[in-house]
Amino acid sequence: MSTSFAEENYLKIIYRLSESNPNEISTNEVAEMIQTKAASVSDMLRKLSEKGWVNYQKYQGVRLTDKGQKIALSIVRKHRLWEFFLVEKMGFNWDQVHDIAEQLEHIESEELINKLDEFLGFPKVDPHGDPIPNKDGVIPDLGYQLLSDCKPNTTCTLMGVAQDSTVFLQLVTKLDLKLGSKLNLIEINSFDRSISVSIEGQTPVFISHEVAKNILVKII
Amino acid sequence: MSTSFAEENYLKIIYRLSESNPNEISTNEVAEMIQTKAASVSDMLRKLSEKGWVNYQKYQGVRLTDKGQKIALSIVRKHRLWEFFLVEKMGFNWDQVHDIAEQLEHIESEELINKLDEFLGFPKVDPHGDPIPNKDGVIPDLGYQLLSDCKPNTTCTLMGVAQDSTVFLQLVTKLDLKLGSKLNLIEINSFDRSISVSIEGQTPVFISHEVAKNILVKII
DNA sequence: ACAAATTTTTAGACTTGTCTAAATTTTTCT
DNA sequence: AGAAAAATTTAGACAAGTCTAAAAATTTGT
Ligand SMILES: [Mn+2]
Ligand SMILES: [Mn+2]
Ligand SMILES: [Mn+2]
Ligand SMILES: [Mn+2]
Repeated sequence: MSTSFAEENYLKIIYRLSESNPNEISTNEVAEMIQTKAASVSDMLRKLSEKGWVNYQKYQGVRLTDKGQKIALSIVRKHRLWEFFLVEKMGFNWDQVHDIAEQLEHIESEELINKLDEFLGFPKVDPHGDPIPNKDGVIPDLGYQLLSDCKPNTTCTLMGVAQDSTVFLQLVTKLDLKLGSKLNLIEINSFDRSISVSIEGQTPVFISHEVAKNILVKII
Repeated sequence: MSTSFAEENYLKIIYRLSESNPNEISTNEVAEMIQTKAASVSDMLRKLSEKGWVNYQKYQGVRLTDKGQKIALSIVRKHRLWEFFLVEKMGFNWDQVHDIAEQLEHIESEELINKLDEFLGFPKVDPHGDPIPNKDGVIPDLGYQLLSDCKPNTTCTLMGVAQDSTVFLQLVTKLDLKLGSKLNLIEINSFDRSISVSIEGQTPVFISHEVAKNILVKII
């Protein structure tokens, strides 16, 4: 069965929300992520359910079925491979590629995406450190954790970001954070949950909790 | 003003039809090319006209305005650059790329297409010999003519094809015709307008008028 | 010139996906 | 438990783009 752009976007969003929430996803969460009204989401969830791509009980939230998960993973795979292509081959910066990839992820050609994967050298992660599902939908487990979940006195390496929006990535860049940066978490300031971090041994800077919970690190 | 996929497809088709017909394009011609009903075309022409992209008088056919032509050329540019990319970088055959390019031509990013152009080395023609408009919409005039318009005893080189459909290209390949083939037009058979052609000096073969009028050649 | 054939347009319906406003269900709070 | 608040669904409308059937305009043929 073929999928419309709208359906693909819903499945992808439900998948992304499920990554950080093992339970049912609520209508409102989807609405906020997809930038639409809850009424529209209710309607679409009913349709996705009829197609067998989600399990959905009125008022009880939604979950992907195996079929739905498979579709979602193929969209995520395309999105991340195209982002890698845009940065590595087209020379874009990491904060410029998400919106273009939002369009490219809907191009329908299994053969193209596999050839692209090969052309790019089968990359494991996209320019934001997010894992790229392989042809069979298997995602390499990278074992990263959120900077906001680390304890004081932790040393870690910045491995990725949990958001690709231009505003967020430009702020991260302004803070002089990049993939591979060595971070030393000095302390967590209880007042606002901001954290003091030394980047590459420099004098510590403040990073808001909002930012920290979108930074993926590997503890050394 | 932004353009929908449907609008872009209409503008592109009107442009393509105008290439071989300097007069107004009829509703039915558009309908046949775009695989839709004449009623739908009428409706869309009215809308395109309101947006200032075509000149359209009821019952009198349609023409692109300068604005419309500019949009059409940008779609054609994207289509042909992506086709080149698919053949040269992804390793597809020339008969496999048209349908994928039909999707890719709607990706909206001026910056991407210019970077792609550069990445590909500013190609002048696509894999089917069709000229690629440059950034400013200027098309190199290649001075090709249709094989069906040649006189007997002409020697020429196959420079392109006037159609990208898979069925057509596979037939052309089966006939052992490729870009660059040296052709010697022996005679035109008046009964069915088929032509006898020697390819690369081989024993002559028959080529139907239908095929010949989709083959672009340069006379030597 | 004028009837017949052909082309084109209009009218009305349908699908997808969205919205607002109102109704319903669930959750929270006393 | 029961009221109030919050979340969710339903109802009805709308826009884009398509379709069929019918009407209107144009072209063709004698
Ligand atoms: Mn992204
Ligand atoms: Mn990404
Ligand atoms: Mn093509
Ligand atoms: Mn082509």
